[in-house]
Parts: sequence; structure tokens; C-alpha cells
Amino acid sequence: MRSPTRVPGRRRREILSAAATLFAARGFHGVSTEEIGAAVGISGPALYRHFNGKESLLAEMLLDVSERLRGAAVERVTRASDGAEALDALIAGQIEFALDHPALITVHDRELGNVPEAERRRVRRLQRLYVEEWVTVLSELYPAARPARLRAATHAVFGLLNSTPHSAGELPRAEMAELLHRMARVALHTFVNEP
Amino acid sequence: MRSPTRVPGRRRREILSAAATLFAARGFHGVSTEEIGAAVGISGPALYRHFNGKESLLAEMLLDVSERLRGAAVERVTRASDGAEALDALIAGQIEFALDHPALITVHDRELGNVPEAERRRVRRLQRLYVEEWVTVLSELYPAARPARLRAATHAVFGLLNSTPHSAGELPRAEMAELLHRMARVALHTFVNEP
DNA sequence: CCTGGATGTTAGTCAGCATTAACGTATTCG
DNA sequence: CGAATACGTTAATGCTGACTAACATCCAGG
Repeated sequence: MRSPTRVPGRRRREILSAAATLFAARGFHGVSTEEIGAAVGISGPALYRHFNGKESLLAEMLLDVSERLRGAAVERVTRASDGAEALDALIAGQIEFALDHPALITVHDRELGNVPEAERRRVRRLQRLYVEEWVTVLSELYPAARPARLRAATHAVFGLLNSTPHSAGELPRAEMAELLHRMARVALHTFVNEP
Repeated sequence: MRSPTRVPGRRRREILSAAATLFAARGFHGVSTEEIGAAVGISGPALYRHFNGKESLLAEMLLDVSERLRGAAVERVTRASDGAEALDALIAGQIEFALDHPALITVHDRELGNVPEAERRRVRRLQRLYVEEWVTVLSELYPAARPARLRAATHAVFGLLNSTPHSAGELPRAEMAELLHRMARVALHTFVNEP
């Protein structure tokens, strides 16, 4: 019988999760490997049984986030039957992720600069693809809008949706999700009046 | 005659400005005092002629930002003749600051955790007052909305407006300002339909 | 002129921290 | 069994980096 303590990758995930919280709170360089280990009940150097180093840990974390965001986006857009529905699905997906994993969201848009060059490129690529997913959907809805403007609007809406970690606890989750969704939707609809 | 090189506080401001850029790029702990000094043409320890230490430098930086944001907000609101105008003034003020000082905006909402306790409290207080400035104006426009909801919406709009550093260069400044203003305005108007 | 303050410089010093070494223990599997 | 594999542990090690010391320089004002 497979003992519950013998699930492979379990420790890895624990570490990634604990590290995310710590990085979000005090920044990559503000957290020591010792502390990360302590957060999961092991001690500093033991991390090296699971990762090649602190930077690799961060890299894997950001890579995973970018992949999940983008993967979910592609899936949701595919499932949608028209542009408006696709946009709502994108908004809902981003909100869900941000509310479920505030620390990951925080780290994802703060610590890219500390990821080693090779992985940084891959993360950037995934981020770009994620943005393009939004831009494509928006283009369909507002064909007259220039892509640069759509990209800027998309980044702005990310800022809006990712503000969640800053206002944590102000509202119950469902209401927060509803409020953010509504704000994001109307903000993007501003294009009907483009000058 | 007052020589232009003998303006007191000049060096201080140069240092603060250079440090802001560096902190924004690589985080407080990711930048050394040596680098900060080098950025203004002096060397590491010379910083201690101007600041008590790295943390004091950060503290002064954040204190200054919070004070400027809040001061400008109070002034603009006072000048406005009705609620709608006041809200537009607040939005415009935040956009102007974010476009003028992207590095300060970035550091301001990332590095509070690295400010020493005493100053951290003062910064938080100023931030709270700034938010309340927005909430007060919004309450006047939408008296039926609960304050918690208005606060959450305000934080969300800050996220939207402060996204500027992420999408730098996508659009010319004037267009960016106009786009952000419009998005923020309609996002906040979502309250007319509160469920 | 010469003294004090403002502003720098270069050499420590000392702690923190990522990473490596050397060394267990237990579980799995041949 | 016994050896490999997975996971940990505690001691180095070596570097980086904040901060201090000791020592200029420059200039304004008495």
C-alpha cells in the first residue's frame, strides 16, 4: 500500500508554496534558504535535495505560474462560444487565480528580475502569449482599436485584478470577485468610445 | 553669488532618485549601497554623510511619496466644486504621479515591509488617509455603497493606474493618461448598479 | 589665516547567507 | 541480506555587503 507520506513531489510543492508566501512578504533577497526550510520543517541545506538552488526554486515557481495562467486562458477561450463570453472567461480565470494564490500573483510580477536569464526568457514568452490571448479576444470585439492600445488596456486590467493582495480581507471572496469582474468588464468596454 | 553646486539637499535628492530606480528594478535587498553611491558618482560609504543607513533612505523615500500623494489629493479635492469633479481630480493626480515617477510608485507598493517599524506606521497612516480621501469623495457620489466596497474599489483602481510601469512605452504619454483616466472613471461608476 | 563643517576616500570589520562536504537513516527492491 | 535511492543533519567555506574608522579636501566666516 502506498503510504501517504510517500507521495513524490509532495515536499517540492510544500516548499514552493511556503517560499511563495515568504517571497511575497519580504522579497526574494529578503528571505534566506534557512527560513524557507524552516517553514516546511526541514533545515536550510535540505532544500538542495529538491532544487538546484534558490534561484532555480524561484524560476520553477514563476514558470509554473505563467504556464498555468496561459494554459487556463487558452482552454477557456477555446470553450467560449463568442468574443464577449471569451472575455468574461478570461476575466473570471484571472480573478480566480488571484484570489486563490495571492502570494504567487505578487511574486510573479515582482521577482522576474531575479530569475536566471534562460528561464526568464521562457517566463516572458509565456506572459507575452497570455497577454496576446487577451488582445486577440479584444480585437475581435473592438476591431477598430489599435493593438498597442489593447495591450495597454490589458496590462491596466491585470493591475486592477491583481490588486487583490493589497485589499485582502476587505470584502468576502464572492463579493470581491463580483466587484472586480464588473470593474474589469466596464473598464475594457471603454473602447466603444475610442476617440 | 550662490554657486549652483552648493545647493543644499541637492545630493540627497539625487541619491533618493537613483536609489528609487535601482530599488524598483531589483528590490531593496537586491541593491548594494556601493551601487547606489556609484549611480550618483560617489562611493558606498559616502552615503552615510547623507543618510543614517540604507533603511533610513528607503524610509525617507516612502514617507516622501506618501506625503506628496496625500497632500496633492487634499489640495485637489478642496479645489473641486463637486463630487464628480473631485473624483476626476484624484484620478488625474494619481495618473500624473505614476507617469512622472514610475520607480517611486513601484517601490512604494513593494517595499513597505523593509521600512523600520516606526516609519512604517507613519507611511501606513498616510496611505490610509489617502485612501480615505478617495472613499469620502466616492461616498458623496454613491451614498448607498458600503465603505468596505468603496475601499476595495479604490484599491483596485490604484492597481489599474499603477500598472503604468508594467506597460511603459506601449503608448505615448498623453494617450496613456487619457486611456487610464477613462478606464478608472468607468470602473468606479460601476456602483450605480450595485446589487 | 586658520578653523570648523560639509563631503569624500579607502581600508577594515563583522554578520549573514548561499552553497558544499561529510555523514546518517530508512525504505525499496533485487 | 544488501545496495541503491531518497531525504535529512550539522559543520565548514567563501563571498557579499552594511556599516565604522581614519584620514583628506574644500570652502565659508570670524
